Amino acid sequence: MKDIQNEKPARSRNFIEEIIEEDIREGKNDSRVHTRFPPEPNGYLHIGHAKSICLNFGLADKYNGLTNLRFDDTNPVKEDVEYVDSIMEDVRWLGFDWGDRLYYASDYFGQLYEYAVILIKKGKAYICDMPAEEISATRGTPTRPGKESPYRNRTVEENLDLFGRMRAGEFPDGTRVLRAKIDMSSPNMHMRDPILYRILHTNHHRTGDAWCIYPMYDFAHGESDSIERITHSICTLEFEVHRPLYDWLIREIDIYAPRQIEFARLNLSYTVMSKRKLLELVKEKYVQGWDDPRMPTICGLRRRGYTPESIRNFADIIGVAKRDNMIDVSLLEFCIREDLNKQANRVMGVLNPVKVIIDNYPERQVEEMEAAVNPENPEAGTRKVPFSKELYIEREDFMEDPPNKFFRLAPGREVRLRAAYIIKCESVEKDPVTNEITAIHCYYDVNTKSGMPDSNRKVKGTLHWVSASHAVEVDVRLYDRLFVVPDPDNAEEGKNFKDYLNPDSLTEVKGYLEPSIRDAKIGEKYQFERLGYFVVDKDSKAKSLVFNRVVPLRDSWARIEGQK
RNA sequence: UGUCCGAUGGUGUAACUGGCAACACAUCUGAUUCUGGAUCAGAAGAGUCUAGGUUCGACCCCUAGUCGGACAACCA
Repeated sequence: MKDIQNEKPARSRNFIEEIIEEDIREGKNDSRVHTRFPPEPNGYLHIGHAKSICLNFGLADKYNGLTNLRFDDTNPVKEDVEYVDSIMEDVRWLGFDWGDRLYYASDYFGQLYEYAVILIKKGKAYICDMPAEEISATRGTPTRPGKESPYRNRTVEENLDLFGRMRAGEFPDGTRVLRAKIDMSSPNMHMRDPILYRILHTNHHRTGDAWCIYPMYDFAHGESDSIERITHSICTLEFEVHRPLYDWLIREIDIYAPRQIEFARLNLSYTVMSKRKLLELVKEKYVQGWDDPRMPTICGLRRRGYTPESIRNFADIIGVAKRDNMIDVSLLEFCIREDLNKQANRVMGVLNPVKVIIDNYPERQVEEMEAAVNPENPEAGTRKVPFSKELYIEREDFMEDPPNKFFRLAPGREVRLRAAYIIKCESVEKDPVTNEITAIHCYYDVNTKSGMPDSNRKVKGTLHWVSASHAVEVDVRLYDRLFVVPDPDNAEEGKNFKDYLNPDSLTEVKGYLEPSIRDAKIGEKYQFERLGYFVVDKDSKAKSLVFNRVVPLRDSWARIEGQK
């Protein structure tokens, strides 16, 4: 039988998939696909890492392969278990499983040491006694060749002896390094006798004080991939120039060679993505922590109310290529709206209330109105919303002197109250001093209750509302983009990214919600009808709920308004 | 004045590997709607960085430029 789904063209392959498929076709590595996600545990993961995670795990999944999680923990002075834990939590939360393949570069310190010895014995590596500044100074520049170290031609015996004594802890930090002996005049800076090992008398989060010399990333990374028999080492563009070094190392040590493929990292508008800058925002308290809902970190997005599905879908949509890119946040927002529109239960709540009094509604009467929990998902059923004489509606939903495009409440005009009656505005009460509207008087049409025949009457606007005496007061945090410019990394002369922070990225207000919200649990997402999607924040207490706005609904009225 | 990489609508990614450019987001119209949401239908928007060349035919191959990015931590 023909597979009907094949009728519709499959999503075209990205360049990495093409490479992998070619390798499979040619039977490389017995057509095996094995990738890895190799974070350094020195910070929290962000949406850029999510792209890489989805890519690596996604590729393995697509080609029936495997993906390892490996911590590149070769620099104990910067790394910490706090980060290890958060990284694992985030990868898992995103929906990926590394099975029993959790590794650490530090697992390989013994093996790596042996590899170094091999290089020394082959005369391909030597101990250099120059201080850091001198090594740097003799490295040359991209356009000018470097100078050879005076220690470059030590004998194999001497190098072996010195390396052993480095390891034994005989020398203080910074006094000696192991360097590869390649070519000080190579046009590729990374080939100018790169440092392989340095002395660091620092406790390592896993190996404790077993080592006082640690391999450099360039030495550890490719070899770790080799040890794990990774078939395709997917990494970002900046490592492209390192590849010749990795190839050299692998060839000289004579071990299994993975294939490295570089792709362009993700850039998102109106935010920053570098760990250093993110750390700065946290340390200098511009945000409240790594999981501040304004942060592009995975934990920040999670707290903001993003779902793993929406992020995975985002990673899929943006694609993979080699050219530098800047993705518009509106695409991320599209992804979460699309997901939450289908998932989130609806609830009515007013954030900027103004009182509505239904003059012809019986004084003490309360009706339980029936409303769909989620119109996009009939199976979710209905909920009861209490209706009474005094209500709150959104202050912006009323205008005394409206333009004709305004479909909401105004003197003499009719609107529908969602899931309730059609009401007509009769008069307005104002504060004599401030002239602010304090109450709107309306009449309701008894025959227009939802479901009744007369309720089919056409009215232009439908408003959300909440019964004043039944409203549950909650705290609401309205988030906006963290920066006011699309590309804060690209600061003009004399400024830095922090000069572009959005002072209004967080606004805290009270919200008045329908009573059904009382059962809300931390992490649950709701659509506040006509307002946006909100998630219950972990700061919530039993009697005081705190909501984070994930993203507002698309608002074409605001767009019309904005055009003026 | 080095090496490596890249260049397709506003943004991102495609184009069956040479047959006159598609999809998504954003934008705009209209329909529909008890969310100015969602949904549905449609429109506009690039002739593929430039100049040569190969070819019946080039986004795709070649040459030379232009522009952009990465690389000079004992960071990863």
